[in-house]
Amino acid sequence: MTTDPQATTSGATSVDAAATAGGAAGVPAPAEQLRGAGLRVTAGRVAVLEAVAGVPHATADDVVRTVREALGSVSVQAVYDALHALTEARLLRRIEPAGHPARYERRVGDNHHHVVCRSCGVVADVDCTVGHAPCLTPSSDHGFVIDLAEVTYWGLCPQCAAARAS
Amino acid sequence: MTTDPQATTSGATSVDAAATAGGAAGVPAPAEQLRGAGLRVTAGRVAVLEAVAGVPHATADDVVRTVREALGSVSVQAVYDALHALTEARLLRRIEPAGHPARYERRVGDNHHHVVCRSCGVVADVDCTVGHAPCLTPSSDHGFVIDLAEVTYWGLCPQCAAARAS
DNA sequence: CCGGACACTGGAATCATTCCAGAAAACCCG
DNA sequence: CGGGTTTTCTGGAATGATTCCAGTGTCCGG
Repeated sequence: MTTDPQATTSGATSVDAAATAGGAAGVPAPAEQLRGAGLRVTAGRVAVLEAVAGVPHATADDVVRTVREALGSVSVQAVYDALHALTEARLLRRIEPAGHPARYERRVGDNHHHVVCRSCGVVADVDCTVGHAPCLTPSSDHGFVIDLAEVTYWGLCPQCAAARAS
Repeated sequence: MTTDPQATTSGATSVDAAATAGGAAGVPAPAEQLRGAGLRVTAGRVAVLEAVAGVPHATADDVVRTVREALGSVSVQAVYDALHALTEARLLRRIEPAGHPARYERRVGDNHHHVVCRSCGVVADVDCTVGHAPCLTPSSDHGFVIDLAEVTYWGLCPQCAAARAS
């Protein structure tokens, strides 16, 4: 069973279809992105990229499941490997909320932050409207060479808050 | 060789002895704190509290080792249990830097933040001088009920930065 | 000083993630 | 279009921090 279902020639496969359908204006097609980042284009990586695009703040497990639906089968390591490579290449951003498995998102380059639900672990984006990242310059840095300031908001998502209120 | 570096007064059941010796100004004696929080006073808990006081941003493992030096032997679970209870009672604060084991600190109640070294994982405190925690009120909260905003700075500690520069 | 609640022990289990070695692709080159 | 090399994928086992469990021991109110 080495027949490859994703014909290489025709771009009519979900790859480009998603670029139009997924309608993420501005975000180029997966294959393009991979190539542009100097990474090899493999079915797995494309599928991982699409999975993260389709499931906003996907966990590695979400990605594994989504990719399996798309390709039939993938090893867990292939997914971790792809996620790692894509994160390294700045095509994905990794979020690691304490106590919850890591999540990945496609929004990269801007310094936005996240709200994490203490109960179910769901994550949502938060744009830091306070102009120029005020917290980015701590008073005393203890000699540390700081390269990133991340802000995480903790609380309850609408669902969990409602469930708790009743 | 179990010579205690922080020579407490005498062999008197370190519990109360430490209250005087360890005596960090402002912070009440361990036993007092426990009682005040409605927790039972046990040798283990007192030792855990002192361990965290002695090792600024101690990991659970640090605490286990320190407590074993003080008491002779403790089960790992007793330590985790104590850390959990103390954190619950707000006598300790837990810090969980992504990718590194959790750390505990005694500074509670004020909203200060942390710098984490990407290389060795060491943590240092950072007081948010930007007055009134500007990031605390995100623009859109997506309906989340937010109860805490934490800021984490990532970078390299002086040692690791120096090691890398050479 | 007694009893019931709570804490501790030791061992096994969990979960996300990583390591490993071999097989299978993907790309560069002619 | 067909090697050859490099990178990626597979499957299985390992890691490391933390938690679960059942039984035993300890603390503290009366």
